[in-house]
Amino acid sequence: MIDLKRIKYGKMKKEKLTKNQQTVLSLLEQSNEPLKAYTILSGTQKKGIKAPTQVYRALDKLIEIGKVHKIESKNSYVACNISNCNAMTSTSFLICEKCEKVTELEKDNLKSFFGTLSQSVNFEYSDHNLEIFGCCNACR
Amino acid sequence: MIDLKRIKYGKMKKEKLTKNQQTVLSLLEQSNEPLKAYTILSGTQKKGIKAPTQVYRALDKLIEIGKVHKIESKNSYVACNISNCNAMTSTSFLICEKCEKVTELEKDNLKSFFGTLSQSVNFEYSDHNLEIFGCCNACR
DNA sequence: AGTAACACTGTTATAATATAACAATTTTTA
DNA sequence: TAAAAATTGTTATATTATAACAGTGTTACT
Repeated sequence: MIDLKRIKYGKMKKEKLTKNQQTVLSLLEQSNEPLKAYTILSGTQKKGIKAPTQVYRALDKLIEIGKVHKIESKNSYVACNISNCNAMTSTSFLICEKCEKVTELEKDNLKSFFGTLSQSVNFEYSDHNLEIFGCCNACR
Repeated sequence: MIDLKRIKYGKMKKEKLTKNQQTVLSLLEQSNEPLKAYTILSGTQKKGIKAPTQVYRALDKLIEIGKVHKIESKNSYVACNISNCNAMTSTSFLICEKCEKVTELEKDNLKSFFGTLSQSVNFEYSDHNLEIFGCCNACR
C-alpha cells in the first residue's frame, strides 16, 4: 500500500522552507559564485540571522534536500539550479579559476560511469564528488 | 641548451626532504587512512614538531611535489603511493565509508576523459578532484 | 671559499570554518 | 488536542588553517 501522506510530506518538505532556510537559499540564489558560510552570515544579518549555527543549520537542511551543494575544495556553498536535482550526495562541478563561477554538470551518466569504473576495481560505488577546475567560456 | 643543473636540482628536491617533511611523510605512509593535520601534529610531537604551522608547511611542500594529496571532503591528507605520481593537482580517490581507507585511482585516462567532457560544454579543463564514496572490497 | 638568494625553522598569535549544548517555541503527526 | 519532531535563538567552544617575524641552514654562482 502506498503511503500518500509520506509522499506528500516529502514534497512539502522540499517546498516549505523555514524563514532562515529561505533567507539563506535566496542569498545563494542571487549570487553568481559559491559563498562561504561566514559570508552568508554577513549577508543575512539584516534578515535576522545572528550566529554561525543558524547559517550552518539552514545549509545542512538545504543540502539534505538537494537545494544547495557544498564545494568541498573551497569550503563554499552554491544553490542548485537544476530542477529536481537528485544530487543530494553526488555532485559534479566545473569551477572557473578566473571568475570563480561554478557550473553544475547535469549529466546523469556520470553516476553510471563512476559506478562502472568503481566496479572494475572491486569497489561498490555509492556517491561521488567531482570538481573540475579550469577556465570557463566567458573568461576566454 | 639544456640546463642539466636545473634538472638535477628538480630531482633532488623530490628526494631530499627536510627533517620535518620526512617526519610528516613517514607518519602518513605508515597510516592506512588519511590523517588530519592535528592528528599528524599529535603523532609527530615526539619527533620535535610542536606547532600546527610546521605540519601545514610540511604538508604544503609534500603536496607541491606530489608525495601527499589532500582529501578535500575530509580535510585529511594521504601519502601517495603511486610511483612517479604526476598528480600534484589532479587526483582521483575511492573512499570506503566503512573503513575509511582511501585508494588512489591511477588511471591516467581520467584526465583525458574529464578534458573531453569539459570541452563538450565549452570549458577549458586544467585539473580535477574526484572523490568516489562507497564500500571497498575488503569491507564486503 | 665567499656571498647573495632562497628555503626552511621555531615561535607566538590569530583567522577562518564548524559544531555542541540547552532551553524555548513552532510545526507536524496522529 | 496532545505527543513527537523540527526549528529557533543563544552562548560557548572545537576544529582547521594562516600570518608574521627573526633566525638558521642550503644552494647557486662567482
